Amino acid sequence: MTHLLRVDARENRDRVLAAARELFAESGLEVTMRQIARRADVGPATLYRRFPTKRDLVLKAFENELAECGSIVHDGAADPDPWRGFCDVIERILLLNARNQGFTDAFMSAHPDVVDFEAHREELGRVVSTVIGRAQAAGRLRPDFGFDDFAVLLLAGRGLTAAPAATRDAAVRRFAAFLIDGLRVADPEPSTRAGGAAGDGGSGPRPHPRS
Amino acid sequence: MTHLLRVDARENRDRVLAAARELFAESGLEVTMRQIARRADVGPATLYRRFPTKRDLVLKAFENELAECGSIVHDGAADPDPWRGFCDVIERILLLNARNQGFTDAFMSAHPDVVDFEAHREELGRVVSTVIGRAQAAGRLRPDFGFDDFAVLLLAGRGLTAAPAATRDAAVRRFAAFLIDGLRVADPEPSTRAGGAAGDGGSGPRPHPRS
DNA sequence: AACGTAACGGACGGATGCGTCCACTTGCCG
DNA sequence: CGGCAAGTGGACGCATCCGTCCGTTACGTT
Repeated sequence: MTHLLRVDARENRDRVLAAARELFAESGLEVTMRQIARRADVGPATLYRRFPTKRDLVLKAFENELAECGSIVHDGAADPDPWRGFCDVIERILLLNARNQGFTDAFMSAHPDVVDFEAHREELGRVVSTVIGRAQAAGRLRPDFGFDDFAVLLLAGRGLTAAPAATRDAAVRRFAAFLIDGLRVADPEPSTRAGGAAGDGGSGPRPHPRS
Repeated sequence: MTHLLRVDARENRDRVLAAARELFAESGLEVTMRQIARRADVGPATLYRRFPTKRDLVLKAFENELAECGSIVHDGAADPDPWRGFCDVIERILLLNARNQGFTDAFMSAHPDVVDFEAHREELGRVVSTVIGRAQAAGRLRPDFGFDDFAVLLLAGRGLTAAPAATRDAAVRRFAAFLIDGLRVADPEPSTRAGGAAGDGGSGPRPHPRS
């Protein structure tokens, strides 16, 4: 297919993409084109001929991640157990975002001037909505959880890119597990077992009372 | 006190601080000194005389926020109801972080070259640990929740600064409520009421099983 | 009212990122 | 094996930010 490129050109192109993926994942979309070229051991002109704009480079570099996003939500929607499907989507999406700062930036449009995944966001959003609906219909996910809440979760996951890489995956999984625990339908046995003093700071409606 | 400044100087200094607070909150610590000077309608030299380095400006601009951080955790530690204290700390800290991108950057050392709140982080961390311990001793907070988990929560909260300002506070409060629900000790009635198919993706230990 | 000085803003030199142009190299095909 | 077009890296002009210097303004004092 892409044999239309001369072998040396193809090799350089691959090195550029590899360098871009590394740098985007580590440091987000802010890395300069020069930095990428340097890491790929290539001149700026080479980089710009293959990818005239940063947008082009970003799109190509995150092809895989976009595809995986699609797999994640479609797997979730196809899972025979709606609740498990929902949980897997949450955990896998959070992991994906936490591992790749650049992809999260791109997907969340942190740099709208560079690239905007609007179309993909919308497409995936639709599927996620069905995942949510299924889990709620099965009576496992709290009914007041909306798609907006899911978006907020993604934003939260974005912050996890800053966690130390060594322990990040474990931390993200714990975080996801905490959240999922809070998203289950409350056990049928409500209230009771109150603790100490009562009283609410009065800071607006809550999905669940604290006590 | 600060009557040592000429009145025009004092006025300019106040405008600079106001502009810095606005811009830091909106856009994080990356804003340039020039941008701040422009917003304050002041020349660069004026800005640099009052605050020779960006670090100086950041420290002064976030004095209030640091103090509020202190209040939050100390209030939490002093609350007669340990669980309510813990919940309030979570919610108030998340709100503070979500409202002020720059403060979160500074507190999390996102730009260590500019400023590092290491000392404050450590000091506040100690108090937070007691808040956690009290809530656990009262049997309300799951015992496997550690200080590291709290740090991860803060990182997550950082991502919420990107939420649309209009609905951000409400979104953060919902998010906090979900989390808190997941952090309560599990109700004494365990398992039962299983849903659909079983089976775990096998992605490591979890605080709680999903079903 | 006049003066001395604190305070001001514009302008400067240096550094860096940007995207493009160009003379040289090199893979490929006849 | 020789020629040409594709491919390359360095250099260029432009823009922005940086921190500092300096001539001018205007506050506060005598």
